[in-house]
Amino acid sequence: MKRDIFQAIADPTRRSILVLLASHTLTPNAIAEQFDSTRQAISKHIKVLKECELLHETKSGREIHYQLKIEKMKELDLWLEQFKQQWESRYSQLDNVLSSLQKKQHNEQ
Amino acid sequence: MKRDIFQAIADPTRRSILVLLASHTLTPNAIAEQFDSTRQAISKHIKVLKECELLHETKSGREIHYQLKIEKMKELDLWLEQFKQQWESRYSQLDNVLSSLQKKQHNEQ
DNA sequence: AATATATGAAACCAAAAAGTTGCATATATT
DNA sequence: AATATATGCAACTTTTTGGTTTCATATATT
Repeated sequence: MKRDIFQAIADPTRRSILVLLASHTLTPNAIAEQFDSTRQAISKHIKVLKECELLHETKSGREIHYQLKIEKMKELDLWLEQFKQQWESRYSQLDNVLSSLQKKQHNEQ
Repeated sequence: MKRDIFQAIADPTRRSILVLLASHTLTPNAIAEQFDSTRQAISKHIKVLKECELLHETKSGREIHYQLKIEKMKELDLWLEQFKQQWESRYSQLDNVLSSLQKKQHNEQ
C-alpha cells in the first residue's frame, strides 16, 4: 500500500482524529466516541494513520493510548515550503504583475 | 461533490501538477506531456484542481493557460497552524517530557 | 472460573476515484 | 473550404475507499 501523509489527511474524519490527538493521548474507544460511525470504522482510520507513521502507540494492559507524532506532520509543511516563497515574499507581487501583464496580452489577441 | 484542497493534494499526479504550475503557467497539453498517462486522465485531474479553486485559467484562442492560485494553498498552511505550536516552540519539549513520563508510567504497570 | 471490556481482523458491500476510449466543438492553419 | 489542433464531455471499467457485521483474542473484573 502506497499510503502517505497526503492520503491520510484527505479524509475529514482522519483530520479530526489528528486534531483530537494533538492535545491529548486517547484510546481507540475514546476516539470512536467522538464520532457517529462505528468503532470499527474509526479503527480502520486509525490503522491508516498508523501506516503513515502519524501515531505513536503506548500499550497499557488491554488499552492502547495513541499520541500524535508531531514530527511527521512536519512533512506536510516541508512540501508546502516550495509554495511559500510565492505567497510570503515580494516575489508574490512580482508574479502578480507578470500574470496580469500576461492576462492583458491574452485578452488583446 | 465534497471536493476540497485536502482531497486535491491526496493524488501524487495532482501534487506534481501544482508544483509545475507554481513556476509557470501551462496549457493542459503542456501539463499532460509531463506525465505518462493520457491527456484525458490529466484533464480530469485539472478538473478536480479547478473545482477546488486551486487554478486560475486564462483563455487565449483555443488554448487555456492555467496558473496556480497560490492564495488557495494558504488554506493548507492555515490547517497546519494548529499543530505548529507543538513542534516549533518549547511546548514541544514539555510535551516530550510529559509523554515519556506517561510512557514510563504505562510500562511499569 | 465466569463474565465483561478493549481491541483487531476478516468478509463483504456500496460509493467514489482514476483511468481508458471515443466523440463533439471551437479555433488555427493550409 | 479542408484539415489539423486544443480542449472538454460522456460512457465504461477497474481499483480503492469507507463503512458495516461478525468473530477472535487478550486483559480486567466479579
